[in-house]
Amino acid sequence: MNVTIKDIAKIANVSYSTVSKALNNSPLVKPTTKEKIMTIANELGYQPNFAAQRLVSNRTNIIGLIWPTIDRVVLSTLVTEINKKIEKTHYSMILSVEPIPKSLETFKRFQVDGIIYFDESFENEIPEMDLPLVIYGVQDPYHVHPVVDPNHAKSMFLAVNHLKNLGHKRIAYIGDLNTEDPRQVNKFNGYLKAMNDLQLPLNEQDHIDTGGLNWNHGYDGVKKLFQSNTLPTAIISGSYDISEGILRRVKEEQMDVPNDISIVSYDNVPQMEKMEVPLTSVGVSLSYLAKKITNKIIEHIEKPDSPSAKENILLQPIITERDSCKPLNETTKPTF
Amino acid sequence: MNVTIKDIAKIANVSYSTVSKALNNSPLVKPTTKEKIMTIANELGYQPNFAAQRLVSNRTNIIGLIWPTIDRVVLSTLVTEINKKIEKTHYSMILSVEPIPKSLETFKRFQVDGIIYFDESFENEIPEMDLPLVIYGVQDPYHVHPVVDPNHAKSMFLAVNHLKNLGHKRIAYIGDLNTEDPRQVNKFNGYLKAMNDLQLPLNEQDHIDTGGLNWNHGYDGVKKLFQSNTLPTAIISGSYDISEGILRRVKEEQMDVPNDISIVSYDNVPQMEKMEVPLTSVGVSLSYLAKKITNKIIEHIEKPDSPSAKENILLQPIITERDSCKPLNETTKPTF
DNA sequence: TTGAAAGCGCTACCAC
DNA sequence: GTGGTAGCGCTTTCAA
Repeated sequence: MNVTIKDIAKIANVSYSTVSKALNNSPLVKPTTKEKIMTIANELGYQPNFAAQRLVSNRTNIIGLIWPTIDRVVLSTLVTEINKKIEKTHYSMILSVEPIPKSLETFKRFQVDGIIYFDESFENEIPEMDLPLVIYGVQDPYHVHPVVDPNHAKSMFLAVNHLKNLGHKRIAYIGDLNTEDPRQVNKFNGYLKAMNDLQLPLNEQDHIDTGGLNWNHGYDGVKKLFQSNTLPTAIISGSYDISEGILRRVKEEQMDVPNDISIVSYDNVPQMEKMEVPLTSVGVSLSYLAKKITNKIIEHIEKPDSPSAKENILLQPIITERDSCKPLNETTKPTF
Repeated sequence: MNVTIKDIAKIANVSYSTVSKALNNSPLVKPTTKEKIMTIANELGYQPNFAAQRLVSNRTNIIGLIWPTIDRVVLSTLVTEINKKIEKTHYSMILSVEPIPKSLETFKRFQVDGIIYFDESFENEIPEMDLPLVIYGVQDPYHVHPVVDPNHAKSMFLAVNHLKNLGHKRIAYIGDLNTEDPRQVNKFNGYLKAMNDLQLPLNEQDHIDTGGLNWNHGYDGVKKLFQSNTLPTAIISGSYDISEGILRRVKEEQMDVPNDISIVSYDNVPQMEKMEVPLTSVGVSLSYLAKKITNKIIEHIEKPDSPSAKENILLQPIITERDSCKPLNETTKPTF
């Protein structure tokens, strides 16, 4: 049988309610008794009964995260990062890999205190609920839950601006231009707007629709791009995986990054460092993103009536410079 | 406030213990009352309080799965599959993305009934515990917990045998020959043994160590393989991701699958169907594997004293034929 | 500063 | 068949 507070009480020769208080670090208990109780609890290897705590407090201290169906490096890294942040609080995190409605049901059953949901499309509008819920995705007037938005447009501005400062003018975009996914739409529109705002030329043939987000889509994207007679001097890539393919294909085309062509990738993840050519990337730092998401859901749980609890958050992306960009000088011309 | 059995009891005009029995489908309740109670419960949207159930029954009906840190399509598909199986029982599944010791701790806190652990290396030997635990990995005398083993050697035999029956003699192996990972070792040794048993010639230069399990490792593996003067007529690939790279590179070498070269891949996953060339693959069917793992852990939980509960299971892999293999006839010679 | 006791929602046992 | 009730382990008043 497991150790309970009653066992501890018996040994410490106090009532079990005192033990409970001591264990919860209540100021109502004399420091000496508190210490005595703590010691005994440790010796006995006491572990509080979670179910009992939940039953009486009506709170679980669990945050549920609905795991996106798609497996992509960036997301799994983000989940790990969020988990780290949550561990630092008094909450725990559990994952559900079921589809949204099922996940919601499971989490209700578990009586989680709050839910984090990675929104990957407009398809699954989540109805208003009694449970605090935070969406990681794109802001949208239809969402009834607060959204943490990575601000794709701003990221793209940073990317374009960085390249412009290096002297680049023809900057291509390779990404999934599929209009179903608001994140992809935002990235591309952000790129277009930045190019426009910064008065850079827009060329139809420099906008490559990969039709997907995997490495092979990036690979094929470069092929398509390189069919032009003249080449851009820089590429902005829509995602980590796409960049993998871009890098691979560019190399096969006997071109060097960054000497022949500069690349900035979306998805500011540490993995960029380990690529064949460490890529300069834009996006919200994963750690910052994880922190914001975590704070948001906890605020939502603990201060549901605070006005800011329901506000959306538009994050501040940053650019992380690595080895994939080079100033454009007149002597460096792309080869064919 | 949530609906409790007391609320239902009041409306149904019975005692709340009767309600409890009815809700648990006890034969001790008259069908008519049972039905009445059920109806009321539904109308009120009654949801049993999980914590209370757990508290009194001392069981959680939760199975914890320690999610491997590495993100690979096959594993995430397997997790999804296991989840499906578990959903069909009265258990639920939660995932932990923390490192082993932390995960174990979390799961103990949750008082899960059992744990599934994906073993990816020999590094983390799990100590004997009070909790039922099942390992998915390679059998090994050091494991103190039952293991579900996909039987890599048998898979490789199926692959080699299939190719032999099609007339192939020179069959290359591209995979991670890293000796740290018992699964990779088993695959390669299985291949060697099968080649030997089936009296096929073994060529050093046909054994490609990719040094990793990602697509690019397969890609580079083919490059290395094709440096030989003469080429094999078939390739066995060590994993799904490796196959992606193999396919890509083979195509770039202007060779056609299966006309110029046949491929059999390890990892019998549905995704093989959707590849550029649907790959014939060997391995345990994911659904079967998921079922076995699920059954094993549940058996372990519910009949801990049954002699079979602690037995390892060596699974039966199968070959799934798709479009990547062709009989070898004398006129078809690999090009250079 | 400590203890007694109520009660969270439920299951299981025993009595009727 | 049904109802009464103890008790799972804990937190939280309230009283001492």
